[in-house]
Amino acid sequence: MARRASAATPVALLPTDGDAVAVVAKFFRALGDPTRLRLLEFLLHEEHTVTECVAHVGLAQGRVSTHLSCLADCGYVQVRRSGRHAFYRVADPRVAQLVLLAHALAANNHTALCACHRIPEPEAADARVA
Amino acid sequence: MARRASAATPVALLPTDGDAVAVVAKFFRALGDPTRLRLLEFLLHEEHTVTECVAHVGLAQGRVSTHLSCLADCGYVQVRRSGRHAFYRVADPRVAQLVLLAHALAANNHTALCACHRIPEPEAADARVA
DNA sequence: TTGACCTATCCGCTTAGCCGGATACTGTGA
DNA sequence: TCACAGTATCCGGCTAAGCGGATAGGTCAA
Repeated sequence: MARRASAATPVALLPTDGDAVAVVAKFFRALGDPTRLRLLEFLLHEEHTVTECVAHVGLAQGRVSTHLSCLADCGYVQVRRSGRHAFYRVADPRVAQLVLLAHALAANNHTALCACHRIPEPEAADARVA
Repeated sequence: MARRASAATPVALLPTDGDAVAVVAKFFRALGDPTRLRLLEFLLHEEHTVTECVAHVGLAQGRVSTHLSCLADCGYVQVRRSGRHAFYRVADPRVAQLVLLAHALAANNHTALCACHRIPEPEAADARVA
């Protein structure tokens, strides 16, 4: 390890290199779910209640609540509680930057079929017998 | 599935917002696996063969090869073939930018426990009976 | 030509993690 | 106080996706 030492990363506050990879992977995974990503983008511009988020993504309320809690745990969004309402919004402007960057990269490779049908390769003929 | 029909779009800017979310989520998911992220960071600085990557991550050769193919499909890395060797490396400088940004955000929330133990809540004491 | 090496793909197996529905908890208004 | 709205958590079920091992295909050296 320790090859990162000379990388001149301005950011390097990472405790242990190996650990950081695991943590960052979890961060990416949090955005790897379409529902959570949709919620995050919904909360980029302004704060919304859980109910509003439920209406936006069209899933069960409990599920949406859990997704929002997950995003909050990861530090992507912030919660503000007022009465029986919970208002979620994106806390850090770098989140928007991250999402925009990913959009740009994804747009470039949109034709390239993108992700991981290589990994499981389930379809191709889909003889789903059910 | 069948929304692949939009593949004829100029690709530059997000075709449909809903579709873009799914694509971007897949992109994030590709980086959401610790093994792939470790490989990607390994390939940020210089190109490496599959065998070198296998040594780096310590997993089965076939698995590593598949992960690399996945990263290549997603456009994160580029392949250069020479003889019986395949050299992988990061193609787009924005990839490094994306990873650095995520590291910075993850470092900030590193203490916040991060990802999704809210979602499945598996561990806590690891009473894996095997 | 033959054998060793490198890489890619296929095959079950196993786990992570998303989903809906039910339910508990809390705060507000009547 | 009661009824209800808003939110969070729990539960069983199901699919996605990672893993190792086996194997196939192609390339170089002797």
